[in-house]
Amino acid sequence: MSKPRVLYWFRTDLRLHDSPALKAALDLQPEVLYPIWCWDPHYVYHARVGNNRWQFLIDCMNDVSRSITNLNPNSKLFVLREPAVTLLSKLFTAWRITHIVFEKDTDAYARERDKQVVESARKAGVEVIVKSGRTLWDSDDIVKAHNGKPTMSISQLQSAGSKVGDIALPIEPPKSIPNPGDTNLDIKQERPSSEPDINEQYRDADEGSYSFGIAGPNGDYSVPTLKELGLKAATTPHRGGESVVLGKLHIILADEDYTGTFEKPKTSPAAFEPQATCLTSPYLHFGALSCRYFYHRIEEIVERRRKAKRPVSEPPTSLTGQLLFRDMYFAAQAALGYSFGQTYNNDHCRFIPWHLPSRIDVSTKLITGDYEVDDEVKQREFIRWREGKTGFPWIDAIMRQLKYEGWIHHLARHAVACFLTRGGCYISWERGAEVFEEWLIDHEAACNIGNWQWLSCTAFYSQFYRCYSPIAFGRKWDDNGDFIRKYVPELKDMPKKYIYEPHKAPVQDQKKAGVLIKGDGEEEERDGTRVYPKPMFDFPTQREICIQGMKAAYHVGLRGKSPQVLDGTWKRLFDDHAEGPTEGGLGGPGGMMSFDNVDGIEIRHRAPATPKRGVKREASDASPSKSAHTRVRGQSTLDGAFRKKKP
DNA sequence: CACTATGTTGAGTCT
DNA sequence: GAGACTCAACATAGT
Repeated sequence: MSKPRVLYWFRTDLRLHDSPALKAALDLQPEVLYPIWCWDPHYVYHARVGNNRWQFLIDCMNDVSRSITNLNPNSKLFVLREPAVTLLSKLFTAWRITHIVFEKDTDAYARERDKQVVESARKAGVEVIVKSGRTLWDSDDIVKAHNGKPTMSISQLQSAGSKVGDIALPIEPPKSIPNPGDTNLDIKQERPSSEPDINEQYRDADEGSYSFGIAGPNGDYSVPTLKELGLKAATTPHRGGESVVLGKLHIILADEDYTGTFEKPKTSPAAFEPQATCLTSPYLHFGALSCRYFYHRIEEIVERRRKAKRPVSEPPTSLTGQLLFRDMYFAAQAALGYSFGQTYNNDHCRFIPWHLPSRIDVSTKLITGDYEVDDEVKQREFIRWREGKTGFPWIDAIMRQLKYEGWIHHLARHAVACFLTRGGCYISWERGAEVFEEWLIDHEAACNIGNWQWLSCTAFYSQFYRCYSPIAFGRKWDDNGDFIRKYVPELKDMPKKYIYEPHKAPVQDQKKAGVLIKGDGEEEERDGTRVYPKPMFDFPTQREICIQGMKAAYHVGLRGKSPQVLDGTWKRLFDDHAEGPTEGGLGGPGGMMSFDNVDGIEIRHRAPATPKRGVKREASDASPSKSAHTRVRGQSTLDGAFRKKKP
């Protein structure tokens, strides 16, 4: 009997250490093994991927390719410029493949893609081997152990995990890699549609993912460069790769006090050079670091310290606790699929009438990636938040660090996420999640979505009255404002007294510091002096509006699958003057104002385009035209209900 | 059913 | 400067 001819399909498992899938491939004792990467249009065109994350991915691919070559000079990572769903069936024949092996991916999109690949393998008589390796436990096992429901708290995850069993011990990296077979290919390349290409903004030349043919510009299946892809140079200082992270980890683990007593809430979001946390998240995302390897290396140290009666930290705040949260979000996503990423049609999300709501395709019940501008003021606030020009230096420093470096501390993510949603702008968490998706080098769909739901008090968390101040929270960690001085350099000479609130500095202090505090962020310089904007709103006022809005939304108590959310009648339950696009009695699906964007769906209603801004917020002077809407509750009823249940 | 304790990561005031 | 307490208040698990 002839020996197996194996395709090892690398995806987000760009490592050789502790890879159950790679071990399974090598255990077949193949005659030939092709380590391949298929160029996926989802990543190139459809998902939001900034050039910093591209660079990090390319680093990881180059690193794993070098590691393969170190084990076998004839082999490397073969990058094929065609989507897996069209390429693989042709490859099965051309390279006489008997087995395809890959690591399980529970992301909603990846499940769809992999289902098609498995089907094409079945048709070709190719055996498929899929191994879980991305999480501590197989996320589908966790869901099963949790009765098919998403894990919504760390204790639920821990209890489900204990039912599934022990976290697998790490697997040694291979000592050798078989030869690849003949790599000549005489097949027709199918190029995917580039529509919609939402990453066009990152290119300054023609996109070259597919234009050089399957084997790339040199015909050698090389890892592409940013230049080949037409992408602008990355600005992040963080470099990817398995060997990079294993080196970093060696240093982290050598500090046993740090590793053994790590408590996430006590690490500073304002620390830079070095950062207060390990910065392992992007490596975990691309699979350059195995979470189980990381987990057991930490546990070794913690166990040793326990025996020696030295202090140790415990989940959820400890380092292993961070990995448990990651598994919690993965399992929640595994249970819910695409709907995990949106409020609409997701019963685990509370419905809150945020500004800038996502557009929804009623035929698929999915968000479209576009959104509705219910209020131009809110749109401007969103852009200013995104670009780091809110006039709140702490927020702006974080957003600029995110944009240029692609990584920000976990608590910094809290600060800006709270500010955009429930603790400042009252803008949809889905807008914020999209920006993070685009800019983070460690973007992990499950974790990003879950954390945005958490911070916006949409799911996982509900204590909306615990609100981060854009002034006090930063000051607690960094009184001198060194973090702001680095990332908002126009404020670098601002006196400490005013660094968090520069608009309060007298004009002579501003001049002395070489910066003028004025305007809305449009103007960057005047007469040779740098300009930094005034705050875009009064924070205490806006905080109060948000908390009242959250109270009202919680009291109404709708969820993403409530009939009123699905059909747009949710507006009847909200006062017209409640925060968000709440006017009228019938809106579009989800939080939308109108219902006119879906092909083939009858236009049932179009909300009045009256902007609410400028309308007095007192409920009593509602105009007669507005009171024509049928409302289940008036503001007075709601106010009564807000009082404490107990007198 | 009522009640209590707890939940990785708030802010402000007082001691 | 660290720690206790209060502010107003949500959801859930457990008793």
